[in-house]
Amino acid sequence: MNISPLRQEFILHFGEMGSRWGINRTVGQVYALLFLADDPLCADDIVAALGFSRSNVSMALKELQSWNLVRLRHRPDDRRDFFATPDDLWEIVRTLVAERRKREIDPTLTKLRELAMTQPAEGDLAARARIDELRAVIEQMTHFHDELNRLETERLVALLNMGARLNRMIEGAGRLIPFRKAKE
Amino acid sequence: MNISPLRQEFILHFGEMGSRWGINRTVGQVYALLFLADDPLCADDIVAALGFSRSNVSMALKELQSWNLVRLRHRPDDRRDFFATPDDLWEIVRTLVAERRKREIDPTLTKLRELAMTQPAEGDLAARARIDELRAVIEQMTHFHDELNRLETERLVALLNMGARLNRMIEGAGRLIPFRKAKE
DNA sequence: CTGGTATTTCAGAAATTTCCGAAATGACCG
DNA sequence: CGGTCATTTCGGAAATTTCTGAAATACCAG
Repeated sequence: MNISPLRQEFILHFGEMGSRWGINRTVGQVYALLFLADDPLCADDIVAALGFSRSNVSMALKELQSWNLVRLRHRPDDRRDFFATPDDLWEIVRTLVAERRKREIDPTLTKLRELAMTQPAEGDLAARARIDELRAVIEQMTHFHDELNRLETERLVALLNMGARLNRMIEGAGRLIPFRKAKE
Repeated sequence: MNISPLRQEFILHFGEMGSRWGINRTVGQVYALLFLADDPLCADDIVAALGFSRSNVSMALKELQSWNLVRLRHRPDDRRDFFATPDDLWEIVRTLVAERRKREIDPTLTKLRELAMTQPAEGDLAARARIDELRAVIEQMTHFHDELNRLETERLVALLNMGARLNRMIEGAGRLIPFRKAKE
């Protein structure tokens, strides 16, 4: 135990939000604790801080590792595992988006491509067209995400900061190279 | 029952993905059914098609309405409610993003702003700075999302299609108006 | 009002997820 | 080898979520 009120409130909030983010309370709280920690923590630090069982913390850490949200650290002459979150918030954002895409989008894209391979039955022509349309939209977004991922963080932030200029910029680009049609 | 294999597979997939998307199997399947349906369906059509209980379907429809993912339709001389998904996929994407932001981001942003108002204790200076940094990053992204939302769909699609030109374009804009620093 | 139909609410059953303590595993050291 | 420490696995308890059938509500037509 022994956590300041500021940290306490932050950690409890992350625990509550956990279910909306597709993780559970324990995982959310462990992540929040690590996120604010001044130094890497070991499993028992987390047990002491949050009061979960040792095994629950172990599971939570495994889950966070599967999300690539925590980094493993070691100290000399100490064989315990210590955990920390990346310092760079943009790296965290990239990871979150990438992992959510992997879990929430990619399987569906695979399925849609699979369905697009089959010969549609008589009454399925409209449904099939709708599936194809959905596949095209998702592909368009994932390709854009790939593009964004290729940008250095400085450029990414520049894009985010573009605000109202964005509109004019697209217009400008559109003049140079005509818009493609929406349905690829 | 009586659903073609194509629809069947699509619907079952949406049911399975439901839990990853923060909805349940019933809601996922009902949405998938409506998404592919050639015409609006009433609750009993859905019961007949998917075999869920009437009350479960009622709950699922209520949930989908709370997400703004379905539209209510009526037929003359028929007081039953019929449901359909919007034809425009980009409208669906906008709705999904907006609703997820409302549920997953906005409450946290509110909490972070709240925490940013308090006076940090002695040992909380670093934690407080980290919270502020997180708030700033989220605000940057939500402002960008607001900007994207303001774009007509044609422009939005043009941006998504920009591909590798994106990088050069940011560079170009950067020359005209210098990059802002990442930490606002 | 009465009867018929559409929809929602609700209590509890069923299923799933979360969580713990105990036992097992593994890694290191003398 | 044993012994110690860190971590993981596992069975089942506890909590939560999902789902159903029955009852309640709402709405309309006559």
